[in-house]
Amino acid sequence: MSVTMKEVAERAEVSISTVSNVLNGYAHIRPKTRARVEAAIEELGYRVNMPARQLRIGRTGVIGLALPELSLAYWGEFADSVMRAAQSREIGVLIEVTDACRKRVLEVLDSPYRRITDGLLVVPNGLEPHETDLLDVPYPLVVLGERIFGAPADHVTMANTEGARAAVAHLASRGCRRIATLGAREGEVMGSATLRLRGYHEALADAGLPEDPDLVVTANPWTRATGAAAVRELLARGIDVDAIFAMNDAMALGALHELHRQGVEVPNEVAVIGFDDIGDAEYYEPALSSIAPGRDEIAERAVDMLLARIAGETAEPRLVLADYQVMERQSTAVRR
Amino acid sequence: MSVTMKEVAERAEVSISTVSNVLNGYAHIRPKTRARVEAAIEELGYRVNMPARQLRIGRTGVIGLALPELSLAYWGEFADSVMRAAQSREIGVLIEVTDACRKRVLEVLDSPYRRITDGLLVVPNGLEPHETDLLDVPYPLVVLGERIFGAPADHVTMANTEGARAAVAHLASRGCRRIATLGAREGEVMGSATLRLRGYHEALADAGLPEDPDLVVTANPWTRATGAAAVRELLARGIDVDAIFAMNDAMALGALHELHRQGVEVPNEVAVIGFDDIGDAEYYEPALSSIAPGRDEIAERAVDMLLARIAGETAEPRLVLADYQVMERQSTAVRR
DNA sequence: CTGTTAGCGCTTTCAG
DNA sequence: CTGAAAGCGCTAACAG
Repeated sequence: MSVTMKEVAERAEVSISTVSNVLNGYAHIRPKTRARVEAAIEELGYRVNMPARQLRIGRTGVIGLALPELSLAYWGEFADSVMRAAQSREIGVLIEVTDACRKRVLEVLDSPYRRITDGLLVVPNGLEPHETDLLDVPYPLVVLGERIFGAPADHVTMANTEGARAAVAHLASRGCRRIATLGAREGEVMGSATLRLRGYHEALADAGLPEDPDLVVTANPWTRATGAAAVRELLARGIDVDAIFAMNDAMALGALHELHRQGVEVPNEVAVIGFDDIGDAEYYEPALSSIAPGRDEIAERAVDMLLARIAGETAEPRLVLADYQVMERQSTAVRR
Repeated sequence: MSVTMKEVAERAEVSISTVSNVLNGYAHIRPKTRARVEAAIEELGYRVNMPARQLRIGRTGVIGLALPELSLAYWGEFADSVMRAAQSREIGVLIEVTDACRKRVLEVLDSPYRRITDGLLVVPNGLEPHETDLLDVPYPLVVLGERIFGAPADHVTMANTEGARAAVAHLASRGCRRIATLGAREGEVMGSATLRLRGYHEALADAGLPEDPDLVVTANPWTRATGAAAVRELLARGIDVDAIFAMNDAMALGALHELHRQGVEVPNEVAVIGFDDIGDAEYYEPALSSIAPGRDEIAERAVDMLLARIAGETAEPRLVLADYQVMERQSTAVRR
């Protein structure tokens, strides 16, 4: 068994509580005593027993992060941002992946690990938007990602509609008039797809471009493969297109790939813009324009809000909307 | 405060230990008693208090995973594999990122979180190969990644040398004769760079190709940016090259990008192969050939070995070498 | 088959 | 300024 506080206390010839006080930075301790204790800790290589402390304190210093998967670039990068935000605040992160599947999300919300995390950051993809009551849990929770109206929890989200609108406006400003979008989802009510699609429609209206249902292509999930398939469908049906707004960068990569395979030149024949601004985007061929959704900002705000709740803050649930930015690259550098 | 076992016991009109027995699947319990207890648990929405159980049991059911970063595709995918392996064995994963920096690795090895994890999976990038004694820790440990000779712990690694050798052999078999490699590191002794470089040299010898120091390009860290820079250097110095073996896919992507920017045609003028076989590889332009290092196998073996150690297994430290596979794609489909 | 009991290692009043 | 003592919620002998 490993070293306990009792042994440290014996070695330093003080009481257990004094050791505890030293460890927790209690102010009024004679320097000599403190030094003796610290020496003993050092010599014995003592580390606090977290479970014991937790049992006492009721806190673990660890938060949970539940997201769809780590193997998709955006989530990997997002998790990285969260890790760094957490690390700088000296808290640990227990990650669980849900595959954006309802069942797994429910499991995670109700998992025994919730007892060893002080709170949870959850990306509820897989839940229906009306299921807000499922998010009414007995522990601090911050919801990330698509907007769930009336969720009984803090919510940090990206500017889905506004970003999408800016992306499409950017295409329109480059002279594109037949702008397709990839990633619509049937039946979805208030998820990212719906919000981004709304931005798409708004931008068309702003630019005075006509709507055409043929230009709205369904894709689910949002992967390289479905992006490529969507383009394949568009081309197979002979639909006139001069630009594509893919609702995420993975689909955009699939689209670029398929366009190239079919000999369609990007950006001059078809311009392409994505959403997420993953790190790879500027290295694609051609470099992919995208919407940067403020990943670090989202991660930091989310962690801070969660910590505030854990610390006992009881204000009304808040909604934070991160800033977005249009990243213009070669894939939309149209010359006509 | 949340529901305790005591309350469940009172409600079910049994003793605390009976509740505990039910929860832990103790065999000899009268069905009626069990039913009463389960009903009480259900009604009260009881969940075990993990810290308390841990304090008693000495185990947490959580393992740590320390790796350089999550935002690089390979690590994101690898973490995903570990998560899934862990999930199917009903254990949690606490991730920490080290930035492949010595200081952070040491912190992680000695962090208080080690008390809430039953063991650690560590990618020790950042440590020098002679520092094996730093890995002599008082908890179950499995080392991942480059080979550290004589490490006092189990070790799961990919076939660095063999994979690199196969990659270069593949290029040679396509008729390439001036094969450059990107990612050498000065001063490194036994890391992935050294091992992959060794495979490169072996393959040249096998193919009867002459060595040329100009063809070995340094790059550190292994990112898109350094890959691009390495190619820039190669071209700027006017070095005759007809193929590139990038020591990972991130550098390969950077290389593809830079080659394209400079109007060099891949694969016909210069063939390119990477290492890692990340999910994006087949969507790059052109689709990137690569070495698949057996990611899932590594993750599963590592988790299993760690769990065995946690369960008290005391055999000599073992070394597991995962299988690799050459993934041939367009970027090496040379026609000459 | 079920209950009693003794801690696991730590923090936190409360005395001294 | 330091120590004694009372648990946090749970499990694991051991009795009954």
